[in-house]
Amino acid sequence: MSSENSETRRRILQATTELLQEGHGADVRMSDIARRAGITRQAVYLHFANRAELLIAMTFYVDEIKRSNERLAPSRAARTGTERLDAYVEAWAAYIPEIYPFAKPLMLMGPTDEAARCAWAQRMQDMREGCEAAIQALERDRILSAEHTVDAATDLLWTMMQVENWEHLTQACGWSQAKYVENLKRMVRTLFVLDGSIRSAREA
Amino acid sequence: MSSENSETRRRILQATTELLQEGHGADVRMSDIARRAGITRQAVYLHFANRAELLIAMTFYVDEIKRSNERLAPSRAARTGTERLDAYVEAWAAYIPEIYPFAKPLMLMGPTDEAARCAWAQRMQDMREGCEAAIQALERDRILSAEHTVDAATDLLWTMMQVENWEHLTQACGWSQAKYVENLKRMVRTLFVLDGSIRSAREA
DNA sequence: CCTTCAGCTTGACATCGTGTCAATTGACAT
DNA sequence: ATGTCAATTGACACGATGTCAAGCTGAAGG
Repeated sequence: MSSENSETRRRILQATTELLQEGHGADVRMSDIARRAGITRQAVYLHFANRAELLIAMTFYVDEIKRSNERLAPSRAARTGTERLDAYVEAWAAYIPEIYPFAKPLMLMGPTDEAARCAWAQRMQDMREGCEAAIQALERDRILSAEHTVDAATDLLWTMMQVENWEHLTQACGWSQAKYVENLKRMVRTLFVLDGSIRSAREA
Repeated sequence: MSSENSETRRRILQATTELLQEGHGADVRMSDIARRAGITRQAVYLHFANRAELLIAMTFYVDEIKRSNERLAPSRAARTGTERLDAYVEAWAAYIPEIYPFAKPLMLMGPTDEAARCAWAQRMQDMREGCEAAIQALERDRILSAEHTVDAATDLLWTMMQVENWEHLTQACGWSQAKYVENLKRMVRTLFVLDGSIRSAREA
């Protein structure tokens, strides 16, 4: 349970990411991780209390590697509301496929594990703040569609950007990432930007 | 494994629906069901090969009770494309909360059980046909938004109507069923009906 | 009255993955 | 030498699913 940056702890996290990266989604067992890390299954529990805690720690490990913080920066720099909305949608949409292999196991644990559920919910809540900021930028520019309050628009945008929808479109519907991004951006504009359809038509 | 309509088989299915109705979502074990049905856990396996098969059979049992077939009928009777779209969205949206307690366990089994995954996917595929019919009705009336092909619009509508989105809006966002329906209808119009925003504004 | 048979019970057992524990080893530091 | 720390070994508990063999019971049919 040593919370320090022990070498072994790092090896465990690395092993976990590797296995997930290789596509062994939900069927990554503690024993698999241990074997890959070159230690005993039991030894993993010397560093992580349980599977959920390990997966949560792993997501933070991935955050570092993927420089997650820096990804949403461009959207904060945007001048106009429309630009900000676009940039945010684009940044998040590009981020999903990268983190998906690592996020999925955590999502799958949600129903059975409270800690996992909370950890994922927290991340989604953070993402919601980005949605809210984008919607507020529209409101400030007086171009938020009259049909929605800031709160409702934020919830809708937040919902549309859920990983499950990306999953559904790219897997069940067979869409390419490009098609996903393009359509999501257009939808979001049409829905939330005043005269969004006209604007996007003009620019096209 | 008697596939006939034995009395016991019926009692098992009834017991399952009761337990799910009472809110014991994922933690409905085979032993719980057996106890409620007044038989042994092992006896359940005389009627259903495994948990997945039982849950799948249960959904059909619920279909009968809820008269699922009849629910989408009104939308087929609609004259105009817009009416049809509206009616379909409304019918499905009203249906979700009713079946949710029964559908959820099946959805949860998906990741681990192939049969469960297929059963649920099949139901969603059926639902997609309704989406496609509604979009085609718009196309026939020449009021399908120019921004989408029939296929893309169908996929998007299908995605928006997924149970996961209802779940997110009513649970994570705390929306009422009424708010969900209202917003979904408006979004769908805005996105897919030519000048949908103008039309909805006029009617409001 | 006796047999047969289906449907259920009883009790035991296998499997799989998670999580726990006690005793031990090996290395390194004081 | 002694202590400490990380890891190993081997064993075990649990919870849930699924399986199996043997026994019970009641109703139908000779």
